[in-house]
Amino acid sequence: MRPLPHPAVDDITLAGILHALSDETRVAIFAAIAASDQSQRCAAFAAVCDRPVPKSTLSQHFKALREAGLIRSERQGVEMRNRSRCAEIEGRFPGLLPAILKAHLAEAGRR
Amino acid sequence: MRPLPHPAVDDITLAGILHALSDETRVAIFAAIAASDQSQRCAAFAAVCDRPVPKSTLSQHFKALREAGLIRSERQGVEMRNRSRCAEIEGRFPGLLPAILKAHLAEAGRR
DNA sequence: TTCGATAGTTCGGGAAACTAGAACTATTGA
DNA sequence: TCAATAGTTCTAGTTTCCCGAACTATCGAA
Repeated sequence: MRPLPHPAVDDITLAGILHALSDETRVAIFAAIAASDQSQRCAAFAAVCDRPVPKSTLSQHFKALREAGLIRSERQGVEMRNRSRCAEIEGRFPGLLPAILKAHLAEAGRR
Repeated sequence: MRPLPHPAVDDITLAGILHALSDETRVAIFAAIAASDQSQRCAAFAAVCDRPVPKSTLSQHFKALREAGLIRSERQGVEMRNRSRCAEIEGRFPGLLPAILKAHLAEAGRR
């Protein structure tokens, strides 16, 4: 399997980021990945956000996050390891992701 | 005409905000409204973002911004005056809108 | 090697959302 | 009452989204 396509930092757009994170499930997944030091496998998020997410849908969500430039995925054996690209994006849109993640936590905390 | 529906501050969601601003045209409109002290009429934005936007589409964009809680619209005579709800949202999601607007400016500045 | 199990991806179709022209409504001024 | 202005709603064509089913890739036995 050829390496998955990831946009260069300069090709990451604000609209792309906001669209990718405008979905409850995806922002929850991204927040979990961003909060972790280690990379995470996709299947670890099958039960985020109350209801269980079918794995085809989950795969699409990861694809959306990847194409928006929010995460970097690479196959490692039988599974896929994902980690956030927060540091890279911070250089391009300083303060953006921290603000969104903070808002997500604030909202999650109210529920 | 009955007053347009606006969500209460507590009903504004992060997903709603990100979705509304994940569109080039809408974020440009919102940035202009947020940057202005006075309220703005809808038709003032018919030519944002290179290509001209049909007025039915423009109306839908304003509806999207309104329902997300980002702007407050009220009829004033024959036209509709729109102003941002940044201050209200700042209380709910501190730093979120400033970060998005800053990113928008940064991106617009590169083009 | 071949088989089985695990982890994701791709395909296909029904549902929901977006775009924009045409028709409609509300308000004001002549 | 009429015309003009400013938005909204209707509608159809297009696109996107969701998720079950089928497919692909990798590893670890037997």
